Amino acid sequence: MASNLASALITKLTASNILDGADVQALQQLPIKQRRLAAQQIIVADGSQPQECCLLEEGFAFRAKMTPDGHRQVLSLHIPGEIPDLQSLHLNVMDHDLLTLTPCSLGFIPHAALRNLNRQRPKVADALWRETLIDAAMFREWIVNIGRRSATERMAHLFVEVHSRLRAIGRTTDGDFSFPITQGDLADCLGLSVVHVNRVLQSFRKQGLIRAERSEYRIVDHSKLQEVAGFDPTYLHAHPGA
Amino acid sequence: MASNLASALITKLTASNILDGADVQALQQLPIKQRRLAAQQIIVADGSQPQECCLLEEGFAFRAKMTPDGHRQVLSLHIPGEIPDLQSLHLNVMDHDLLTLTPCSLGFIPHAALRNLNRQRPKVADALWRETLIDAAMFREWIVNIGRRSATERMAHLFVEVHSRLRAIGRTTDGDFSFPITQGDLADCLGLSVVHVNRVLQSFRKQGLIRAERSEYRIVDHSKLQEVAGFDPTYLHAHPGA
DNA sequence: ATGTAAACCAAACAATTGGTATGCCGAGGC
DNA sequence: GCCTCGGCATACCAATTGTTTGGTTTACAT
Repeated sequence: MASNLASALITKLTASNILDGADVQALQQLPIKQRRLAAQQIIVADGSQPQECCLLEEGFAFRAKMTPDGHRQVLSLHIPGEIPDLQSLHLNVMDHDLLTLTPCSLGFIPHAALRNLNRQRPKVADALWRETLIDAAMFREWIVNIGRRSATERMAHLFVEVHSRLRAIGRTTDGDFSFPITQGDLADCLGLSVVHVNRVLQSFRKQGLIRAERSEYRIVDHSKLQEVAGFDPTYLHAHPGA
Repeated sequence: MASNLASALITKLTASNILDGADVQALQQLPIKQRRLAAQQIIVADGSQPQECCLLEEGFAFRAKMTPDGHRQVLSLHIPGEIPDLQSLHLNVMDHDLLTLTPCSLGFIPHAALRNLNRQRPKVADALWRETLIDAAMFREWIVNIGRRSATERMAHLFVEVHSRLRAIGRTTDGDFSFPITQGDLADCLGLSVVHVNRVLQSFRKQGLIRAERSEYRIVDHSKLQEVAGFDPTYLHAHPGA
């Protein structure tokens, strides 16, 4: 079981980093404890001081932060292969929550093991550092999305981003992918109200851009959606060199 | 001259990281080229592939990103002691611009020197990694600010954050600090229009929260502003341990 | 089968925020 | 000295988005 978990991580890291055999071997020997969680459960809570990092093997997760007056803002969405709280390795206190969006299979890796690995295998350390930097790049785009795009553009951008990331890990079938999220959670992603999310979704459907049954969304007209979004994938830093 | 530059960096890193004498010494020996730039100049351009990192010695800088339709969103503000493009060490292509806000004195450190340093002094590497993680934490708060706070709250939050960060490096005198920024740039920080920024500023002045002459802002009623902002400094991760 | 809760949909209305136009003032160039 | 330009202020109007409310469907438990 731990080997499945490790391989998700290795796939992820080798996709956008250059690692050698010894690096991969070291990754395979990481002690990973598996745990399953239902949807909408807290994985790591704001204010806590985690001693391990969480590897997402299966399912969707997200990070979110509450304002003092009780509003929620989603900060990022996470898909299989990612380590959504890698920052806790060097930032002792969580400044936000990490939650499951759907039922998830998770792997937990002790900080001590990761720190040791980083000392032994500098290239792995660099790869992990790089992952946190890509994380930050995605935050930057998220800022632009909320700050300077209209509700329509915002939503289009979110769909295109998720599709693009899922495709990179082979979880799409042609233009189609499944993305199970509630309209309320979408609103918290986009800094909008639920009603307005609904409005925009209706208009997308009328224009034949997406299909949606219950909380499963599918892109129909991908190129059009991409155009609406003004999507430029540079910020995903999908490719290692150059 | 280079020693002044290095000391700004050392002050910054030792403030929130535990480094020993050899680490500090290694930092002091970094080759740093100084350069001065006028206000509103591009330091590192979107799309470029920098071979050095930029240390801000004096002045204000900011990072910004354009949307395809020409709108600008500011992603972060930077104050002396910070390395605003440290991410370029592992992310080869810039996904945004780095610019001077005011006239700046900058130090440039070759990537090669930093990479070498990271291999020799793992604790320095961790400290630098940590800086990029704090960066990301600030992006997260920026997202919350734009996504879930009203224009008034947003602006209050920005002022309180900048004040708090300037105080940490000893650049405030009691409640007072100077923050030279144009209303247009403020708008790009907050995801608002210039007119609305002006409205909010007027109301802040009427309420005696801030003073502003030309593009120099000063906080008058700090505690009130902090309350309006709903400010919680956790995300700044100002303290090393725990 | 029935009840309940959550998600979704829809309409009317309200509020915040954006756009455009205009005038003023101070800084700097000639 | 004068001109131009950028930044600031203000007014008016428009548009986007939020709020409130209520109704419908779906899922699931009893």
